[in-house]
Amino acid sequence: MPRITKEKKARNRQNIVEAAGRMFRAQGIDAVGIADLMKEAGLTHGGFYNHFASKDDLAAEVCNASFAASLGVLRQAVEEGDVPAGPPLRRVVEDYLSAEHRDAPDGGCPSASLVIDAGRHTEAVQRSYAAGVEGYLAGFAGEFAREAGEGEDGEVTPEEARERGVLLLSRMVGAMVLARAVRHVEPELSDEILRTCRAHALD
Amino acid sequence: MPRITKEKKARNRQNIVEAAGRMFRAQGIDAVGIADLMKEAGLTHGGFYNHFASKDDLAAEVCNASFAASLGVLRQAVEEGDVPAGPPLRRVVEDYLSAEHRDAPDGGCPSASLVIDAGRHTEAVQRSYAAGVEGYLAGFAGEFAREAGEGEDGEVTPEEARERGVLLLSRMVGAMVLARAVRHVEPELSDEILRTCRAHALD
DNA sequence: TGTACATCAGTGAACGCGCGTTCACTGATGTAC
DNA sequence: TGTACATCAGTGAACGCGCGTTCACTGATGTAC
Repeated sequence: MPRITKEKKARNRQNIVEAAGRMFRAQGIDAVGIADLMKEAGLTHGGFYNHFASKDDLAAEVCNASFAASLGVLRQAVEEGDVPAGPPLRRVVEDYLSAEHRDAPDGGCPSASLVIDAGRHTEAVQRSYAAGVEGYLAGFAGEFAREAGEGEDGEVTPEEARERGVLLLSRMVGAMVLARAVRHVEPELSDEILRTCRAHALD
Repeated sequence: MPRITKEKKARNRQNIVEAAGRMFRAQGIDAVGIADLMKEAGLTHGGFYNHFASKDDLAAEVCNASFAASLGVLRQAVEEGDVPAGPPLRRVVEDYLSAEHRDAPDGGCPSASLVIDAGRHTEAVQRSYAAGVEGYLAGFAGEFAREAGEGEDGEVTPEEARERGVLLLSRMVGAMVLARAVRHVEPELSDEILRTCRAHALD
Protein backbone atom coordinates (compact mmCIF):
# COMPACT_ATOMS: atom_id res chain seq x y z
CA MET A 1 0.00 0.00 0.00
CA PRO A 2 2.49 2.69 1.01
CA ARG A 3 3.77 5.11 -0.07
CA ILE A 4 1.01 7.61 0.58
CA THR A 5 -0.03 11.02 -0.78
CA LYS A 6 1.39 14.16 0.86
CA GLU A 7 -2.11 15.24 1.81
CA LYS A 8 -2.83 11.84 3.27
CA LYS A 9 0.35 12.03 5.32
CA ALA A 10 -0.66 15.43 6.66
CA ARG A 11 -4.07 14.07 7.52
CA ASN A 12 -2.51 11.10 9.33
CA ARG A 13 -0.31 13.41 11.32
CA GLN A 14 -3.29 15.52 12.23
CA ASN A 15 -5.15 12.39 13.34
CA ILE A 16 -2.28 11.42 15.62
CA VAL A 17 -2.21 14.87 17.23
CA GLU A 18 -5.95 14.87 17.75
CA ALA A 19 -6.08 11.35 19.16
CA ALA A 20 -3.22 12.19 21.49
CA GLY A 21 -4.94 15.43 22.45
CA ARG A 22 -7.95 13.52 23.64
CA MET A 23 -6.08 10.63 25.22
CA PHE A 24 -3.42 12.70 26.99
CA ARG A 25 -6.03 14.93 28.55
CA ALA A 26 -8.21 12.01 29.59
CA GLN A 27 -5.60 9.61 30.90
CA GLY A 28 -2.41 11.58 31.31
CA ILE A 29 0.59 11.61 29.00
CA ASP A 30 2.43 8.71 30.62
CA ALA A 31 -0.61 6.45 30.76
CA VAL A 32 -1.00 6.48 26.98
CA GLY A 33 1.28 4.22 24.96
CA ILE A 34 2.44 4.92 21.43
CA ALA A 35 0.71 1.73 20.29
CA ASP A 36 -2.68 2.73 21.80
CA LEU A 37 -2.36 6.16 20.36
CA MET A 38 -1.51 5.04 16.83
CA LYS A 39 -4.32 2.54 16.86
CA GLU A 40 -6.73 5.30 17.89
CA ALA A 41 -5.42 7.34 14.96
CA GLY A 42 -6.03 4.38 12.64
CA LEU A 43 -2.36 3.57 12.07
CA THR A 44 0.17 1.05 13.29
CA HIS A 45 2.70 1.35 16.04
CA GLY A 46 5.89 1.65 14.02
CA GLY A 47 4.89 4.58 11.84
CA PHE A 48 4.92 7.02 14.72
CA TYR A 49 8.51 8.07 14.09
CA ASN A 50 7.76 9.12 10.55
CA HIS A 51 5.90 12.04 12.14
CA PHE A 52 7.57 12.81 15.46
CA ALA A 53 11.07 12.60 16.86
CA SER A 54 9.86 11.29 20.20
CA LYS A 55 6.83 10.99 22.43
CA ASP A 56 7.82 14.17 24.23
CA ASP A 57 8.05 15.93 20.89
CA LEU A 58 4.46 14.94 20.23
CA ALA A 59 3.45 15.93 23.77
CA ALA A 60 4.70 19.46 23.24
CA GLU A 61 2.81 19.79 19.98
CA VAL A 62 -0.32 18.26 21.50
CA CYS A 63 -0.14 20.72 24.35
CA ASN A 64 -0.08 23.62 21.89
CA ALA A 65 -2.86 22.16 19.79
CA SER A 66 -5.08 21.43 22.78
CA PHE A 67 -4.72 24.93 24.13
CA ALA A 68 -5.39 26.42 20.73
CA ALA A 69 -8.54 24.34 20.28
CA SER A 70 -9.67 25.02 23.81
CA LEU A 71 -9.12 28.75 23.52
CA GLY A 72 -10.99 28.71 20.23
CA VAL A 73 -14.00 27.11 21.87
CA LEU A 74 -13.81 29.62 24.67
CA ARG A 75 -13.58 32.60 22.38
CA GLN A 76 -16.49 31.30 20.39
CA ALA A 77 -18.58 30.86 23.54
CA VAL A 78 -17.75 34.42 24.54
CA GLU A 79 -18.69 35.85 21.17
CA GLU A 80 -21.74 33.83 20.30
CA GLY A 81 -23.13 33.46 23.78
CA ASP A 82 -25.99 31.24 22.73
CA VAL A 83 -26.54 28.92 25.65
CA PRO A 84 -26.91 30.58 29.05
CA ALA A 85 -27.70 34.17 29.77
CA GLY A 86 -25.50 36.82 31.35
CA PRO A 87 -22.18 38.41 30.49
CA PRO A 88 -19.57 36.29 28.66
CA LEU A 89 -17.34 35.63 31.66
CA ARG A 90 -20.29 34.37 33.65
CA ARG A 91 -21.05 31.96 30.83
CA VAL A 92 -17.41 30.87 30.72
CA VAL A 93 -17.53 30.06 34.42
CA GLU A 94 -20.77 28.11 34.04
CA ASP A 95 -19.33 26.09 31.18
CA TYR A 96 -15.97 25.56 32.77
CA LEU A 97 -17.22 24.47 36.16
CA SER A 98 -19.93 22.23 34.77
CA ALA A 99 -20.33 18.52 35.43
CA GLU A 100 -19.98 17.99 31.68
CA HIS A 101 -16.53 19.54 31.62
CA ARG A 102 -15.52 17.57 34.70
CA ASP A 103 -16.68 14.30 33.16
CA ALA A 104 -15.12 14.88 29.74
CA PRO A 105 -11.55 15.99 30.29
CA ASP A 106 -10.59 14.69 26.84
CA GLY A 107 -12.17 17.69 25.14
CA GLY A 108 -11.68 20.14 27.96
CA CYS A 109 -9.25 22.70 29.24
CA PRO A 110 -5.62 21.52 29.17
CA SER A 111 -4.73 23.95 31.97
CA ALA A 112 -6.55 21.56 34.25
CA SER A 113 -5.96 18.15 32.67
CA LEU A 114 -2.26 18.63 31.98
CA VAL A 115 -1.35 20.80 34.95
CA ILE A 116 0.65 18.08 36.73
CA ASP A 117 1.77 16.22 33.61
CA ALA A 118 3.34 19.31 32.07
CA GLY A 119 5.77 19.91 34.91
CA ARG A 120 6.92 16.29 34.77
CA HIS A 121 7.95 16.35 31.13
CA THR A 122 10.48 18.07 28.87
CA GLU A 123 11.09 21.76 28.90
CA ALA A 124 9.40 21.93 25.48
CA VAL A 125 6.21 20.56 27.01
CA GLN A 126 6.48 22.97 29.90
CA ARG A 127 6.99 25.91 27.56
CA SER A 128 4.03 24.86 25.51
CA TYR A 129 1.91 24.58 28.63
CA ALA A 130 3.02 27.91 30.04
CA ALA A 131 2.25 29.62 26.73
CA GLY A 132 -1.24 28.14 26.87
CA VAL A 133 -1.75 29.44 30.37
CA GLU A 134 -0.65 32.89 29.23
CA GLY A 135 -3.19 32.64 26.45
CA TYR A 136 -5.97 31.92 28.90
CA LEU A 137 -4.87 34.74 31.18
CA ALA A 138 -4.72 37.22 28.31
CA GLY A 139 -8.17 36.16 27.16
CA PHE A 140 -9.66 36.52 30.61
CA ALA A 141 -7.94 39.82 31.31
CA GLY A 142 -9.18 41.22 28.00
CA GLU A 143 -12.69 40.20 28.79
CA PHE A 144 -12.55 41.67 32.30
CA ALA A 145 -11.38 44.97 30.82
CA ARG A 146 -14.11 44.90 28.19
CA GLU A 147 -16.91 44.05 30.60
CA ALA A 148 -15.83 46.71 33.07
CA GLY A 149 -15.69 49.28 30.27
CA GLU A 150 -19.17 48.41 29.12
CA GLY A 151 -20.72 48.08 32.57
CA GLU A 152 -21.75 50.87 34.87
CA ASP A 153 -19.00 50.36 37.49
CA GLY A 154 -16.42 52.23 35.45
CA GLU A 155 -13.03 51.35 34.03
CA VAL A 156 -10.52 48.87 35.32
CA THR A 157 -6.75 49.19 35.00
CA PRO A 158 -4.88 46.59 32.92
CA GLU A 159 -3.19 45.47 36.11
CA GLU A 160 -6.51 44.86 37.81
CA ALA A 161 -7.85 43.00 34.80
CA ARG A 162 -4.75 40.81 34.78
CA GLU A 163 -5.11 40.13 38.51
CA ARG A 164 -8.71 39.08 38.03
CA GLY A 165 -7.65 36.81 35.20
CA VAL A 166 -5.06 35.09 37.38
CA LEU A 167 -7.59 34.68 40.17
CA LEU A 168 -10.25 33.31 37.87
CA LEU A 169 -8.00 30.75 36.21
CA SER A 170 -6.50 29.60 39.52
CA ARG A 171 -9.94 29.17 41.03
CA MET A 172 -11.39 27.31 38.10
CA VAL A 173 -8.38 25.03 37.68
CA GLY A 174 -8.29 24.25 41.40
CA ALA A 175 -11.99 23.49 41.56
CA MET A 176 -11.84 21.33 38.44
CA VAL A 177 -8.86 19.20 39.47
CA LEU A 178 -10.29 18.67 42.95
CA ALA A 179 -13.74 17.84 41.59
CA ARG A 180 -12.20 15.31 39.21
CA ALA A 181 -10.01 13.75 41.88
CA VAL A 182 -12.89 12.91 44.22
CA ARG A 183 -15.53 12.30 41.57
CA HIS A 184 -15.66 8.52 41.70
CA VAL A 185 -15.60 8.05 45.44
CA GLU A 186 -17.43 11.14 46.68
CA PRO A 187 -19.63 12.43 43.88
CA GLU A 188 -21.51 14.72 46.23
CA LEU A 189 -18.34 16.41 47.37
CA SER A 190 -17.33 16.73 43.74
CA ASP A 191 -20.63 18.43 42.88
CA GLU A 192 -20.38 20.65 45.93
CA ILE A 193 -16.96 21.90 44.90
CA LEU A 194 -18.18 22.78 41.41
CA ARG A 195 -21.40 24.38 42.67
CA THR A 196 -19.72 26.48 45.32
CA CYS A 197 -16.95 27.69 43.04
CA ARG A 198 -19.38 28.38 40.21
CA ALA A 199 -21.27 30.70 42.52
CA HIS A 200 -18.19 32.58 43.70
CA ALA A 201 -15.54 32.34 40.98
CA LEU A 202 -16.14 35.92 39.90
CA ASP A 203 -16.36 37.47 43.38
CA MET B 1 21.53 -10.98 59.15
CA PRO B 2 17.78 -11.43 59.09
CA ARG B 3 15.52 -12.15 60.83
CA ILE B 4 14.90 -8.81 62.48
CA THR B 5 13.26 -7.54 65.66
CA LYS B 6 9.53 -6.67 65.62
CA GLU B 7 10.35 -3.10 66.50
CA LYS B 8 12.94 -2.94 63.75
CA LYS B 9 10.39 -4.23 61.28
CA ALA B 10 7.89 -1.57 62.32
CA ARG B 11 10.58 1.06 61.94
CA ASN B 12 11.46 -0.20 58.46
CA ARG B 13 7.83 -0.07 57.44
CA GLN B 14 7.58 3.45 58.75
CA ASN B 15 10.69 4.40 56.77
CA ILE B 16 9.14 3.05 53.59
CA VAL B 17 5.94 5.04 54.13
CA GLU B 18 7.87 8.22 54.86
CA ALA B 19 10.22 7.84 51.91
CA ALA B 20 7.27 7.15 49.63
CA GLY B 21 5.42 10.11 51.11
CA ARG B 22 8.21 12.41 50.08
CA MET B 23 8.93 10.80 46.73
CA PHE B 24 5.32 10.39 45.62
CA ARG B 25 4.55 14.03 46.36
CA ALA B 26 7.70 15.26 44.66
CA GLN B 27 7.74 13.08 41.55
CA GLY B 28 4.31 11.50 41.28
CA ILE B 29 3.32 7.97 42.23
CA ASP B 30 4.07 6.40 38.86
CA ALA B 31 7.44 8.04 38.47
CA VAL B 32 8.80 6.38 41.59
CA GLY B 33 9.91 2.76 41.30
CA ILE B 34 9.80 0.22 44.12
CA ALA B 35 13.57 -0.14 43.85
CA ASP B 36 14.21 3.63 44.23
CA LEU B 37 11.82 3.80 47.08
CA MET B 38 13.28 0.89 49.02
CA LYS B 39 16.78 2.21 48.53
CA GLU B 40 15.66 5.57 49.91
CA ALA B 41 14.25 3.71 52.91
CA GLY B 42 17.60 1.94 53.38
CA LEU B 43 16.38 -1.48 52.27
CA THR B 44 16.55 -3.69 49.20
CA HIS B 45 14.06 -4.07 46.41
CA GLY B 46 12.68 -7.51 47.20
CA GLY B 47 11.63 -6.87 50.78
CA PHE B 48 8.86 -4.53 49.79
CA TYR B 49 6.23 -7.28 49.75
CA ASN B 50 6.91 -8.22 53.34
CA HIS B 51 5.21 -4.93 54.18
CA PHE B 52 2.66 -4.18 51.45
CA ALA B 53 0.45 -6.22 49.17
CA SER B 54 1.12 -3.97 46.19
CA LYS B 55 2.36 -0.54 45.20
CA ASP B 56 -1.21 0.76 45.17
CA ASP B 57 -1.69 -0.59 48.67
CA LEU B 58 1.28 1.50 49.75
CA ALA B 59 -0.01 4.49 47.80
CA ALA B 60 -3.29 4.46 49.69
CA GLU B 61 -1.49 4.32 53.02
CA VAL B 62 0.97 7.01 51.95
CA CYS B 63 -1.91 9.25 50.96
CA ASN B 64 -3.44 8.89 54.41
CA ALA B 65 -0.14 9.43 56.15
CA SER B 66 0.76 12.48 54.08
CA PHE B 67 -2.57 14.13 54.73
CA ALA B 68 -2.31 13.35 58.43
CA ALA B 69 1.17 14.85 58.63
CA SER B 70 0.20 17.83 56.54
CA LEU B 71 -2.92 18.54 58.58
CA GLY B 72 -0.85 18.23 61.72
CA VAL B 73 1.58 20.87 60.50
CA LEU B 74 -1.34 23.09 59.54
CA ARG B 75 -3.08 22.73 62.90
CA GLN B 76 0.17 23.48 64.65
CA ALA B 77 0.68 26.60 62.55
CA VAL B 78 -2.85 27.72 63.40
CA GLU B 79 -2.40 27.15 67.12
CA GLU B 80 1.12 28.37 67.67
CA GLY B 81 1.12 31.17 65.15
CA ASP B 82 4.74 32.09 65.69
CA VAL B 83 5.95 33.26 62.30
CA PRO B 84 3.86 35.94 60.60
CA ALA B 85 1.25 38.15 62.19
CA GLY B 86 -2.49 38.17 61.63
CA PRO B 87 -5.30 35.68 62.14
CA PRO B 88 -4.52 31.97 61.68
CA LEU B 89 -6.17 31.60 58.25
CA ARG B 90 -4.17 34.50 56.91
CA ARG B 91 -1.02 32.77 58.12
CA VAL B 92 -2.16 29.51 56.53
CA VAL B 93 -2.59 31.28 53.20
CA GLU B 94 0.82 32.91 53.46
CA ASP B 95 2.47 29.59 54.22
CA TYR B 96 0.54 27.63 51.65
CA LEU B 97 1.04 30.03 48.78
CA SER B 98 4.72 30.61 49.52
CA ALA B 99 7.61 29.99 47.15
CA GLU B 100 8.95 27.56 49.75
CA HIS B 101 5.88 25.38 49.56
CA ARG B 102 5.89 25.56 45.78
CA ASP B 103 9.53 24.50 45.62
CA ALA B 104 9.27 21.68 48.17
CA PRO B 105 6.26 19.59 47.23
CA ASP B 106 7.77 16.58 48.97
CA GLY B 107 6.86 17.92 52.39
CA GLY B 108 3.84 19.89 51.30
CA CYS B 109 0.10 19.58 50.89
CA PRO B 110 -0.96 16.33 49.22
CA SER B 111 -4.19 17.95 48.03
CA ALA B 112 -2.03 19.75 45.50
CA SER B 113 0.76 17.27 44.78
CA LEU B 114 -1.44 14.18 44.46
CA VAL B 115 -4.54 15.80 42.98
CA ILE B 116 -4.08 14.26 39.53
CA ASP B 117 -2.31 11.10 40.66
CA ALA B 118 -5.10 10.13 43.03
CA GLY B 119 -7.78 9.95 40.37
CA ARG B 120 -5.58 7.75 38.21
CA HIS B 121 -5.07 5.04 40.81
CA THR B 122 -7.11 2.50 42.76
CA GLU B 123 -10.33 3.31 44.50
CA ALA B 124 -8.48 2.86 47.80
CA VAL B 125 -6.12 5.67 46.83
CA GLN B 126 -9.02 7.83 45.74
CA ARG B 127 -10.87 7.21 48.99
CA SER B 128 -7.79 8.05 50.96
CA TYR B 129 -7.35 11.26 48.97
CA ALA B 130 -10.98 12.29 49.30
CA ALA B 131 -10.85 11.73 53.04
CA GLY B 132 -7.82 13.99 53.21
CA VAL B 133 -9.61 16.71 51.28
CA GLU B 134 -12.54 16.43 53.67
CA GLY B 135 -10.08 16.83 56.52
CA TYR B 136 -8.75 20.04 55.06
CA LEU B 137 -12.23 21.38 54.40
CA ALA B 138 -13.36 20.60 57.93
CA GLY B 139 -10.27 22.29 59.34
CA PHE B 140 -10.79 25.40 57.23
CA ALA B 141 -14.52 25.59 57.92
CA GLY B 142 -13.92 25.27 61.65
CA GLU B 143 -11.41 28.07 61.54
CA PHE B 144 -13.71 30.34 59.51
CA ALA B 145 -16.45 29.78 62.06
CA ARG B 146 -14.08 30.48 64.95
CA GLU B 147 -12.59 33.64 63.45
CA ALA B 148 -16.03 35.03 62.57
CA GLY B 149 -17.24 34.30 66.09
CA GLU B 150 -14.27 36.12 67.61
CA GLY B 151 -14.25 39.03 65.17
CA GLU B 152 -16.54 41.98 65.13
CA ASP B 153 -18.45 41.05 61.95
CA GLY B 154 -20.70 38.63 63.78
CA GLU B 155 -21.46 34.94 63.40
CA VAL B 156 -21.33 32.83 60.30
CA THR B 157 -23.57 29.84 59.57
CA PRO B 158 -21.94 26.40 59.29
CA GLU B 159 -23.00 26.40 55.63
CA GLU B 160 -21.21 29.65 55.00
CA ALA B 161 -18.10 28.45 56.80
CA ARG B 162 -18.12 25.29 54.72
CA GLU B 163 -18.52 27.30 51.50
CA ARG B 164 -15.58 29.47 52.43
CA GLY B 165 -13.54 26.37 53.16
CA VAL B 166 -14.31 24.91 49.73
CA LEU B 167 -13.44 28.21 48.06
CA LEU B 168 -10.20 28.59 49.98
CA LEU B 169 -8.96 25.08 49.26
CA SER B 170 -9.89 25.27 45.56
CA ARG B 171 -8.14 28.57 45.18
CA MET B 172 -5.00 27.52 46.96
CA VAL B 173 -4.74 24.17 45.18
CA GLY B 174 -5.32 25.79 41.79
CA ALA B 175 -2.75 28.48 42.39
CA MET B 176 -0.21 25.97 43.67
CA VAL B 177 -0.52 23.46 40.82
CA LEU B 178 -0.36 26.23 38.22
CA ALA B 179 2.58 27.90 39.91
CA ARG B 180 4.42 24.58 39.99
CA ALA B 181 3.61 23.75 36.38
CA VAL B 182 5.15 26.93 34.97
CA ARG B 183 7.88 27.35 37.53
CA HIS B 184 10.86 26.23 35.47
CA VAL B 185 10.04 28.00 32.24
CA GLU B 186 8.28 31.13 33.47
CA PRO B 187 9.37 31.80 37.03
CA GLU B 188 7.91 35.29 36.94
CA LEU B 189 4.49 34.03 35.98
CA SER B 190 4.79 31.44 38.72
CA ASP B 191 5.56 34.12 41.29
CA GLU B 192 2.78 36.31 39.97
CA ILE B 193 0.22 33.55 40.42
CA LEU B 194 1.28 32.97 44.01
CA ARG B 195 1.45 36.68 44.83
CA THR B 196 -1.93 37.50 43.34
CA CYS B 197 -3.70 34.57 44.95
CA ARG B 198 -2.02 35.21 48.29
CA ALA B 199 -3.48 38.70 48.26
CA HIS B 200 -7.01 37.58 47.39
CA ALA B 201 -7.45 34.01 48.60
CA LEU B 202 -9.57 35.12 51.54
CA ASP B 203 -11.69 37.69 49.68
C1' DT C 1 16.04 -20.44 82.69
C1' DG C 2 17.65 -23.22 78.82
C1' DT C 3 17.08 -25.74 74.60
C1' DA C 4 15.14 -26.94 69.84
C1' DC C 5 12.65 -25.63 66.27
C1' DA C 6 9.55 -22.86 63.45
C1' DT C 7 8.99 -18.40 61.65
C1' DC C 8 9.72 -14.77 58.65
C1' DA C 9 12.24 -10.03 57.26
C1' DG C 10 15.72 -9.12 54.48
C1' DT C 11 18.54 -10.26 50.21
C1' DG C 12 19.33 -10.23 45.44
C1' DA C 13 18.41 -12.69 41.31
C1' DA C 14 14.83 -13.82 38.17
C1' DC C 15 10.33 -13.49 35.71
C1' DG C 16 7.03 -11.54 32.61
C1' DC C 17 5.31 -7.65 30.71
C1' DG C 18 4.70 -3.27 28.38
C1' DC C 19 6.95 0.55 27.13
C1' DG C 20 9.60 3.82 23.70
C1' DT C 21 12.31 3.22 19.95
C1' DT C 22 14.58 0.93 15.85
C1' DC C 23 14.67 -1.79 11.83
C1' DA C 24 14.20 -4.28 7.24
C1' DC C 25 10.87 -4.42 4.06
C1' DT C 26 7.11 -3.00 0.73
C1' DG C 27 5.22 -0.57 -2.97
C1' DA C 28 2.76 3.66 -4.38
C1' DT C 29 4.07 8.42 -4.95
C1' DG C 30 7.03 12.07 -6.38
C1' DT C 31 10.49 13.60 -9.54
C1' DA C 32 13.90 14.03 -13.19
C1' DC C 33 14.57 13.51 -17.85
C1' DT D 1 3.18 13.61 -21.90
C1' DG D 2 5.56 9.23 -20.81
C1' DT D 3 9.13 6.54 -18.66
C1' DA D 4 12.60 5.07 -14.95
C1' DC D 5 14.05 5.50 -10.67
C1' DA D 6 14.55 7.37 -6.04
C1' DT D 7 11.97 8.39 -2.07
C1' DC D 8 9.69 7.51 2.02
C1' DA D 9 5.01 6.46 4.88
C1' DG D 10 3.25 2.60 6.49
C1' DT D 11 3.85 -2.24 8.39
C1' DG D 12 4.84 -5.37 11.96
C1' DA D 13 8.52 -7.70 14.20
C1' DA D 14 12.31 -6.99 17.18
C1' DC D 15 15.31 -4.71 20.68
C1' DG D 16 16.57 -3.12 25.15
C1' DC D 17 15.12 -1.44 29.26
C1' DG D 18 12.77 -0.69 33.59
C1' DC D 19 8.95 -1.76 35.94
C1' DG D 20 5.98 -4.49 39.55
C1' DT D 21 6.08 -8.81 41.39
C1' DT D 22 7.85 -13.52 42.74
C1' DC D 23 11.12 -16.67 44.45
C1' DA D 24 14.71 -19.59 46.92
C1' DC D 25 17.64 -18.77 50.36
C1' DT D 26 19.63 -17.12 54.88
C1' DG D 27 19.95 -16.80 59.67
C1' DA D 28 18.49 -14.17 63.81
C1' DT D 29 14.24 -13.84 66.38
C1' DG D 30 10.21 -15.62 68.53
C1' DT D 31 8.07 -19.44 70.78
C1' DA D 32 6.96 -23.87 72.84
C1' DC D 33 8.40 -27.05 76.06
